[in-house]
Amino acid sequence: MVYTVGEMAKVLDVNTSTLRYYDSEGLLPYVERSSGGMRMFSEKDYEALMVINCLKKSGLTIKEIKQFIEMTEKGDETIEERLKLFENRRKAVQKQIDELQKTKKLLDYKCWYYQTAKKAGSEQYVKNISPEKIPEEIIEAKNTLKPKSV
Amino acid sequence: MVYTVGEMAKVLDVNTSTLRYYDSEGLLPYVERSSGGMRMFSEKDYEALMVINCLKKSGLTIKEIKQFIEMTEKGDETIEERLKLFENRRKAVQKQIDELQKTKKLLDYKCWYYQTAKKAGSEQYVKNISPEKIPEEIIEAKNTLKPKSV
DNA sequence: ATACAAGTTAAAGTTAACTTTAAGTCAATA
DNA sequence: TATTGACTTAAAGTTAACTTTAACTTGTAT
Repeated sequence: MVYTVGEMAKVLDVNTSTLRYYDSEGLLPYVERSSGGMRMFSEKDYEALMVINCLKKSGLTIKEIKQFIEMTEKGDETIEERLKLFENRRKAVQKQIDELQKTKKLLDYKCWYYQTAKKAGSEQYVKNISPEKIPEEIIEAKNTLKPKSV
Repeated sequence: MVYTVGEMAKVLDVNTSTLRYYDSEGLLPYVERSSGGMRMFSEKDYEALMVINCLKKSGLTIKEIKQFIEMTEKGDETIEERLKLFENRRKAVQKQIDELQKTKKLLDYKCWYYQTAKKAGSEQYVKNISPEKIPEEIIEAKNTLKPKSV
C-alpha cells in the first residue's frame, strides 16, 4: 500500500504542508518518489510519522527529532543512544502527566469553589467558609495557592 | 506581604518581563502600584498568577485567560460561566492526560524494542521477532503503528 | 547627597512550527 | 488530447508568547 502526500495527510489528520515541511527538515528520509517526483509514502513511513508524533508529544523539537532520525540512519551503532533517548522521553512524559495531575487538582478546587458559590449565589460566601468545612481533597489544592517564601 | 516584580518573578520562577507582559495583556488588573508607579504584588496576586498558570497549562491562550479575568471583574453574575469554564478545563486536562498515557505506551514499546535490540546487538533481530514472543503490554502499542484506512 | 540596582514604558525582536503563496508539473479521467 | 485536481519547490507570511532594547525613573544603601 502506498499513499500520496494528500492521502497520508488525511490518514494522520494533518495538513499536507506539514508533511512536506517535515520532509524538508529531514524527518522523512525514507519516503520514496515516483518517476515524476511525487512522494510515495509507505506503511513504514506511516510508522515513522507516528513515532515522530510521539516524540513531538514527549516534548522534542523538530530539530531534536531530526537528530534522532540521523541516529536511525547510522544503524546499529546508535542503538544504545536511541534507547537512552526513549527512556528519557518516557521519564519526561511521566513528568508531564504528574504536572497535569496537579493542574487537575487545582481545577477540582476551582470547580468546587464555583459550584459552592453558585449554590450560595455569591463568591463572598465561599471566601468566608472556614477551612474545617472545606472537603479534604479540595483544601490541599487550595493550599498550593499560597506563596512559600521569597 | 508585598512583592516587587522581581521578587514575584523569583517566587514563580519566571522572567520579570513575563509578569509585565501579563499585566500589559490585562491579566493582572488587581496589582497595585506604589506612589512612584512600581508594581506591588500581594498574596492575592500570587494566587491569581497560580490560577493563570493553571489555565495556561490546561490549554488556554493568554487572550482566553484575559476573558476569564474580565469575568471575575464582573462579579457574581459570571459565577456560572466561570464554573463552566473550569469544568471544561478539567475535561480538557483529563484528555491531555489520556493522550500522554497513550504516548507513554508507545514509548514503552520503543524502550522494549531498543532494549531487545541492545541485548541482541542488532535492530534486525527485533524486527524479526514473531508476534507471539512480544510481551502483551508491548504488542498493543506496536499495533497502533499500523494505519487503519485511507 | 549620591550612586546604582531595580523598577518603568513602548516598541522592536525572537522562535518554533507550521501555513500560504506563486509558479509550475504530474497523472487520472472524460 | 485536454482538462483538472493534486502534486512539486522556494520563499514569504503567520501566530503565540514571550524577550530584548532603549531611554528614563524610583528607591535603598552608604
